[in-house]
Amino acid sequence: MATIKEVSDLAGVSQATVSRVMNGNNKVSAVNRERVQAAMEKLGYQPNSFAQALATNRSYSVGIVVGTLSGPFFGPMMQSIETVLRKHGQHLIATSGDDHIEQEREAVRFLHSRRVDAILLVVQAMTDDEVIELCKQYPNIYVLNRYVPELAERCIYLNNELGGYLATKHLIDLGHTKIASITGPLIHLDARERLQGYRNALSEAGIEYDPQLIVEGLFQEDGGNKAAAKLFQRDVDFTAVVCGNDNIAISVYDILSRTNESPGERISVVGYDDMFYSRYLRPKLTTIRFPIVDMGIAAANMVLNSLDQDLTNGVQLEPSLVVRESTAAPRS
Amino acid sequence: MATIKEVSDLAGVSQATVSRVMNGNNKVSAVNRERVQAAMEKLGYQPNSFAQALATNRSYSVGIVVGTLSGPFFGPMMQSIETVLRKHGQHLIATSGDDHIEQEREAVRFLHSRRVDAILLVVQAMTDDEVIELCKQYPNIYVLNRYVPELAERCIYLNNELGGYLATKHLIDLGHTKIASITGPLIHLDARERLQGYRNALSEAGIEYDPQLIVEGLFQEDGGNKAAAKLFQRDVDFTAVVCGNDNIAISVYDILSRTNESPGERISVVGYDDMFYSRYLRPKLTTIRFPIVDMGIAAANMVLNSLDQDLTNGVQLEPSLVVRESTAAPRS
DNA sequence: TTGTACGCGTTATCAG
DNA sequence: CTGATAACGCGTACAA
Repeated sequence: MATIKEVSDLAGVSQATVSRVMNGNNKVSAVNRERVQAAMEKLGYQPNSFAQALATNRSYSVGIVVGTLSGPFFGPMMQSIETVLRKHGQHLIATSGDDHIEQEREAVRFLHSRRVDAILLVVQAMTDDEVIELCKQYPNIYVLNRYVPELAERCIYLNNELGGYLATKHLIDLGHTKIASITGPLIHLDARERLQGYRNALSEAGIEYDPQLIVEGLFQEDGGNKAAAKLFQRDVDFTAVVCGNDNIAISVYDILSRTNESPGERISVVGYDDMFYSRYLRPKLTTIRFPIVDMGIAAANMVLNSLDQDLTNGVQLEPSLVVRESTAAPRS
Repeated sequence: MATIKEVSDLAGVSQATVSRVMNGNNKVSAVNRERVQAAMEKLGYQPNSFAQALATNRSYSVGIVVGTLSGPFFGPMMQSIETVLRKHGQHLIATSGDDHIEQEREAVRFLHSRRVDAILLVVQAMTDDEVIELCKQYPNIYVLNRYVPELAERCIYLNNELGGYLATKHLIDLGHTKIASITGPLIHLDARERLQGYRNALSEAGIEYDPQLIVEGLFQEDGGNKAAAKLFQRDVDFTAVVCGNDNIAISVYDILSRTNESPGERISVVGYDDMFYSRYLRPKLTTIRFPIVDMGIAAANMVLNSLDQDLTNGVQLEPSLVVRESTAAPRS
């Protein structure tokens, strides 16, 4: 591996000049610039990023800690983050907290010892307070897919309320009035906001909110199944279900299939997130699109900006309705 | 950020002693060791990994370049790689080639300039020759999910032939004799091997191979759809389909649904890969399980081993059959 | 067992 | 515009 010294020797200039050429410093004569470039080319020179990092105290890398790397959510997000970052000479170091608080903390420490320029946090296991604490301890932490009021300017999050509203409004527009909702775990702000959007749409249409029509889905793998079952066992009448996410919608699909029914017939179903596998569902799922890729891009840009001028602003992204086949006008 | 010097000052010893304590060197008196540890604790000392890397010429990080970070495949794989690696103090730097050869090459260069200890290659866009060339150029490259004969000892790959065999054998055992197959793109070795497994099973059962029953699926998003359509338009009789992957199986699901049929009735369907979303298909897909997580673990261990003693051996993993609902005995 | 001092490959300051 | 030279933080022979 060639070093800057070998390049400077070959080019017959000082290391300083080589360094200047690398960093696009203008104050180098054209002759020397070309000599240096030729030498670099010949030696296949690649600057040692550790030496650079040591000298500049910047690592040109950003760390991301996610709850879990698997699952359909993080792939696309990391993809877009990495693409933007790399275009600007930054690298992405990926760590996973395995959805355990302690491991998430440890991941942050780890990244910090790697002197990353910034840390992206995409975690659920920690409480808001713990996130806040972490942000105090280490600078340049950004929070994705989560809104922490005290950290508003470092959060990139979805307007979940709007999504809940859009989903419900769509059903109302189709003529539904008896609309149930299976929410995600309500200890998560997202889930509460989505529910609030549902309520907003109802109230806007003058439809009364009925707690009987609400069920809370829990965390576990089959949390959605249990919640959906509960709803259908209740003695309430409804013609549509707004789901807290696509997985819950799948649970509803399953329940309907047991009676040989299909979503969009007696019961309309709306999902939330538009996970890529949702298109494999039949009938195709009407759902709320979560702009995952945009969120990644926004995060990457926020990091990039904060490295120059250290002002940042939180970013709120907007979900949108994707109408497919699982919703239709109620049968009269 | 505290440095080794501040620690040594506080502890009243030399930097060398602090360094020794960090690196578990025995030749430090118990007294000093404790003093140093106390000082480190008090200062919240974290070694600067760049300085370490510069001094030792080792980075304690491994890079991975994947064709694309999105898609259901890489999440679980990276998850397992990262978990193993981190346990051994190594970090994972993730880069994506966006399925373009040039970007994949560039990613390798990038990682190399980061002085990663090893590079994991999970790419499809490059040809074997290009991969070989790269391995010559840079040492410590490992190839995942791909078998390159010349690079056998650095490959971690699946026994695809066995998978094809298992899928087909399962159908034969159920009583099928007219078994079609929609393969993946046959320029990929995987696809050819899977097809070969299909042939082996047929021949073992004394069933003649009929080219009319074979269709090649292509790359594009709808490649599977087109291939499936082609098969069903042909004037051939069959009661089961072995698919080159789960996506192709989904295409078959779709075609059957157009005539209000369901897999496992007139036509049985077997997938390949057992992508996690396959469980959301209804009826649930019978498929070949690809041990993604194991592959990640094997890769991480291979890297770890090669860093100590630089001997490595290729690893072949075995797929297994997962019987669910999309296969049944043929109707008589 | 401990400390001194040099080297790792860059950047950046300061004279020239 | 260019070249010495001092950091940057740590590991490690070598000497004590």
